[in-house]
Amino acid sequence: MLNDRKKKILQLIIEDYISTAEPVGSRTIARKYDLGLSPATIRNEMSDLELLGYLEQPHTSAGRVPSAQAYRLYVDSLIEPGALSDNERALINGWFNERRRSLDEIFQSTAKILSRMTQNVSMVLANRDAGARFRYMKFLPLDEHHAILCIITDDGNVDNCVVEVPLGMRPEELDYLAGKISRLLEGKELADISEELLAVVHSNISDDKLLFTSLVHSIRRMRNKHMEQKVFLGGTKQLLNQPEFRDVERVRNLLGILEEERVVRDLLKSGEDSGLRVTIGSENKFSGIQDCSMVQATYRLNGKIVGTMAVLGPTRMEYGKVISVMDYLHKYLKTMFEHENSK
Amino acid sequence: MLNDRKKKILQLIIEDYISTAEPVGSRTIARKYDLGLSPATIRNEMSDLELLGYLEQPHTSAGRVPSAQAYRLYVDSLIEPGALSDNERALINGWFNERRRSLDEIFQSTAKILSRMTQNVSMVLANRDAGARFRYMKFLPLDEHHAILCIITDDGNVDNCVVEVPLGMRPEELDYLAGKISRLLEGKELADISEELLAVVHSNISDDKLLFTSLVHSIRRMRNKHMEQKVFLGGTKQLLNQPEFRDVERVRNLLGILEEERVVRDLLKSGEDSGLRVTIGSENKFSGIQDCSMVQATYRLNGKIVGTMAVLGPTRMEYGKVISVMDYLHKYLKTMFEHENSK
DNA sequence: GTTAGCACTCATATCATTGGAGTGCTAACA
DNA sequence: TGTTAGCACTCCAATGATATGAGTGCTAAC
Repeated sequence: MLNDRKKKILQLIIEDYISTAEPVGSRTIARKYDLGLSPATIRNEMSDLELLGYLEQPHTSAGRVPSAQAYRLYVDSLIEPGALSDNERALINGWFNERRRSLDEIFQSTAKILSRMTQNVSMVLANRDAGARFRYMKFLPLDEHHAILCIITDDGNVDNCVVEVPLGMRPEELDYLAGKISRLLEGKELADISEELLAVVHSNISDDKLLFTSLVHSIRRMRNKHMEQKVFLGGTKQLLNQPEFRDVERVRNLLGILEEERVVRDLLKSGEDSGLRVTIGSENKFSGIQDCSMVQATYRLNGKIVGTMAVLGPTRMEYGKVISVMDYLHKYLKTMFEHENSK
Repeated sequence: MLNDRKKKILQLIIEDYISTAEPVGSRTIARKYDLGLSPATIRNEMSDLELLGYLEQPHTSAGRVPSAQAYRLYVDSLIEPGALSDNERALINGWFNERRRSLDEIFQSTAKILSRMTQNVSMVLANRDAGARFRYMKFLPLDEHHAILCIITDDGNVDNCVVEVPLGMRPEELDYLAGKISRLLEGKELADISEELLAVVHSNISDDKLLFTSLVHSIRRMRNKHMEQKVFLGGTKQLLNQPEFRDVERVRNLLGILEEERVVRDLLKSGEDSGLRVTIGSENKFSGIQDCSMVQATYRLNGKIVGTMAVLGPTRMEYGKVISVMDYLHKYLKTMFEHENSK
């Protein structure tokens, strides 16, 4: 459909525009890149490319700007993935090693790195459950009325909350109770702890209403907390570095959207199925970011979706670099999770 | 020094400027507020106020703008504190009740409310220790090599981390060990758990190097985690609503500063002693925010500093409202902490 | 002490002019 | 037939001149 020369020229225009954010003229291309062609020839080609819908002119006497269609072609077939430089890899590794205690911090780091490397806003959606299974629970006495309920999952995570216990209940009784419930729930995925199962738990400690209520409440809360999909944002400040966001109004718009965690969650969930997805401009369903592009990658562990990361920025985005960085992070996270899981 | 009329006029100018962000002219004052004075008279007074250093003119034919000195006078003696409206109080209560599980979430809510109510950036510095005392510790077995070490403090908080245990150590042994160490550390404030004390712990379990190492490491980490001062930011986006931040460059500057947690921490710590502190413009020691004002309040529990909250914004700030909101939040947090402590 | 009147200042808005970057088209060339 | 030089044309952006109006300072009268 497009001959090689047209493709080459289109690619150069796109890349030039990506790096300068200025409409690209025929002269620029002729001068900057040694194609052995005169501006006039390039002009003719550009004219064709415009007719074909790949280029747009902001106004008659300006250069040309790639259309969404052009970016689409670029991402699909012109782009050269290009590995990260040693330098960049070292940078990423360094940032990751800074602190990586909890899962949350890993996701937070991911968001941070993603935004720093790409100079754009990053979003990370973490599915916390990741198939964690109930191992056992235990009460840690606090005072006469309260105890701390600890729930241990098989990935070594502990969750705790304060529950009310009947006055005068002895530690041994609590231990007995915990053991009983533990046997009931052991090995279940947190997500699978259903209302029915909780009802069974109920029938086992029917002797105390109050305790059961706060107990069930706690378990349910923990389950929810575990299942909760947490959103991590990175580099919202980076927006201001992009010339398309010189206008405060646009920044405010986008930040307003990003502030709504619910919206971000929906945004990320909508592209969760495919491994790597690039959504360009109006391809985007969500109003408010239809002049933006989004690169999104979903990572899995044993077939289960662990999380989704995305970079959101102007359509004029360094797609190649973004994809490379994501790819690297993807691998990094994978080994990290596998290691985590095996220990 | 200033007669009542001058004070009144100055106050009106300041308040008009605070609400409009436009230089205030004599005509405006005469028209908007019924002082029974002609513009000419007001003009004369304004001229005096300028000579006295309370007003400034951006340029000859513009109105006048309050100087830092004027804001200082305003805050110190002109301002009328003014309680919050029922509406506003209800709004705050609603936001607080949304979710208030952990301490962190309370602080996060505080930051959010503070920024929403004042349309400015808010910062909350939380001293997590807050005098928490060690109550006891407990091992929860995980697998042959690992156990979860739980440390319970007397305010009902639990911290946990995975530690390595010698292969084959039985639960009873772990319990015995935990009990022994617990008795050593019981009642100590986390901040007071010194190296010497840890050394005593060491001598008590000298039979296992590996366990001790990871144990001490964990305790130390928890202690640090507890003592860690965490910073919560709110409403960085609100900045964009302020006309003085119409310029992207200024936004970037300020956000750059706020991004450095270390800097924010220093900023907040510097005003921790006084209860309520208002720093106006160049009174501020930190470069980069010398065209901003900051209202800061430190709250204590039993004499100990629990945290510090602050609102940062342009010198043209609704000081009265900011102070009222802080006051209300202050009381709110106080009862919340006292309740927390007594349970 | 207060105020009306008036000249003066100066930022901002408006409009016309110009320069230059870029295009499209045509005709000549290989 | 594809490529290129040349040229007229378009139109944005920068420049400068002009007008507008908000606001002041000063003076003189009340």
